[in-house]
Amino acid sequence: MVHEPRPGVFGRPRTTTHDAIESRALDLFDERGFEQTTVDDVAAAAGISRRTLFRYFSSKNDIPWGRFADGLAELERRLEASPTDVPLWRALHEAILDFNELPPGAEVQHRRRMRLLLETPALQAHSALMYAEWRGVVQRFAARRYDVPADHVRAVVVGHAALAVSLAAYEAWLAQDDADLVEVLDEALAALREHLGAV
Amino acid sequence: MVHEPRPGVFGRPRTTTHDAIESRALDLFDERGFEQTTVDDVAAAAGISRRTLFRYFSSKNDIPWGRFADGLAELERRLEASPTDVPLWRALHEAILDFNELPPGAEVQHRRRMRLLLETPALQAHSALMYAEWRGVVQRFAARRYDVPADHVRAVVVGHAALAVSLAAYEAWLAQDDADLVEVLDEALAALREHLGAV
DNA sequence: CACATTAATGACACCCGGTGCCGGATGGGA
DNA sequence: TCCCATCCGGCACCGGGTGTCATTAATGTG
Repeated sequence: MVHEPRPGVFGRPRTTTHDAIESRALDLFDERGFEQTTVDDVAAAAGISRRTLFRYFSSKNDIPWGRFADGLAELERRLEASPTDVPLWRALHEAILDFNELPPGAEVQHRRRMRLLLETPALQAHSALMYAEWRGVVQRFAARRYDVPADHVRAVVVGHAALAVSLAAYEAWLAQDDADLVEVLDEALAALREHLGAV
Repeated sequence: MVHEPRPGVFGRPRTTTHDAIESRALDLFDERGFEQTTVDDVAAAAGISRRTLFRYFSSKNDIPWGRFADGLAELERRLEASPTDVPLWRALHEAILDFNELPPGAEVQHRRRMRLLLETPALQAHSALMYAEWRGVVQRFAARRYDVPADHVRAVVVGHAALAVSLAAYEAWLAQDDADLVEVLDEALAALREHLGAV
């Protein structure tokens, strides 16, 4: 979305980056909790002014979401490239598994972030807006495959259901320390199919 | 949740009610939009002080949700009384249909409210917290029927999926003026079952 | 080197949602 | 009449977020 380096040859150079701010912020959120950390605290820790922080992140709630928007674009590309000879639900599931794949060392960090996002009320609320964009991607994909308008119930419900599986899996993954995210995603989808009589 | 009359025989009598405030507020939200209406505006229109308004509603976002919490308790009772000889998904769907049944005259009002809730970003976000409680009810019901712990993936995914169907249905219902909510709910569930291969 | 240009920063004032606190208003009961 | 319970309004205050503007730090040009 926002391209970081942007070799802005002109003008005063940036004194910080999204990543630097995010990193300091997550440390503070971890130490004191999200609500107990003020934006001024984060700004001070990052060595910038409060006003500048809001030029990098449009709200305090946006900070923990990091590069989520970039991930969305990737999911969209991945879906466009998915095979057309397998059932929609399976193609979708494969893409979502890829989407949730993470580099080996990143698991601990990802757990911290997701725990924060899923267990902080203010962030749970804000997350709904992020999920809406995620659903939008899935929904448009389903609409193309079903050859219906993007706002047709059949497409909309697929978006919501895919999110349902992912969120259920994340909750289970967080609840159990040794759980594997991919396995839990598989399990959640299987449970849903069984629930609805698809066996 | 909060019982309105509560024959508070003692003390100064209340000068307003939840319903009165809500009614004035929804009018203003309709006229100027949610974001453009300040809490002071609502308080003034309701003839009370800002401070008092916050004693009736814990946040501006809570106002449009009205008696949702009461509805939850009813859903829970309805689920407990549901027959055990039909598949879980069908029992659940029937209960949800009942939950969304409304008195004949209330349709227009309900549409206004739901449009506000689903199309205002600030309220979309806040809604996630309400949905979480709704899912909790469904989830506990599924856990009992499946005889698994309440936080087991199988139960969690059922809660999320039921919400998925309801939300997809509401979106479609709002998008089409002459749509019938019950029909759309049926259609959304059928679409999801078909999507997942249950035919 | 002086100077325009560009882009980012920081400080300030301000708005709004929300909370803690307290004094005062309004009723019923002894 | 006095007491008590309950609700109300006002005020000060906090934290998130925005609009504005002067300032700073770089590049490019004469």
